Amino acid sequence: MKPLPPDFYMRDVDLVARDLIGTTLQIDGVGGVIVETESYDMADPASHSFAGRTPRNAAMFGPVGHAYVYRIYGLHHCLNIVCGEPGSAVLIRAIEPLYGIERIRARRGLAMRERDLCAGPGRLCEALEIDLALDGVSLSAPPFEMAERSETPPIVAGPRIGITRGAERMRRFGWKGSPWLSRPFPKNHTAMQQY
DNA sequence: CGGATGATCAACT
DNA sequence: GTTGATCATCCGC
Repeated sequence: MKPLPPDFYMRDVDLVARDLIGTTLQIDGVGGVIVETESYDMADPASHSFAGRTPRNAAMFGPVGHAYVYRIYGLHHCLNIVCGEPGSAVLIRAIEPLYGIERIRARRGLAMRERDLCAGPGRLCEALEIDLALDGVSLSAPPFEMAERSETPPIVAGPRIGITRGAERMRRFGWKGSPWLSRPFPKNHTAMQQY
């Protein structure tokens, strides 16, 4: 698998979020293909960076291509990848688990349904053992590894999930028809043709 | 099936 | 003191 070029994230955050669908994310050999993302930036009321730089969101204003990891609801973690525009990042919401399934199962539960192992930002972080220790860490070097697509997926866009303030902008992206999504996309989604 | 609920904490006001 | 870019479980259809 070919590693993602360093300038991959140095673009408009919506484009990066779209183009991350189909790429492979691994940590210490555990991971799979990204099938769902969301984009955030400073102009977005739903974004942690909306009110400017703070101790928590500092990574969103740090090096491009590094991780922004935060704790949510006191129980879970969420993984973002920082993009070119300061205060912008892509939330990784779901992957198709392909590598290190045994370790994923050990962390997520032996009886966990296959499709629920990494379907959601919190579940994904538990499966890949991502926590605050990885906040600010580069995605382009161990323990992380990002790889290019092996095929061009059909991509859909829709409104984001779980936000209270943000408008219903189409900033959630997913692999059309994938069984590994955290939730299906609305019926009247916008089909995105590309390439 | 779908909706409601409690868990639990770092950051923010 | 309040608030989540969530999840697993419980309850009623």
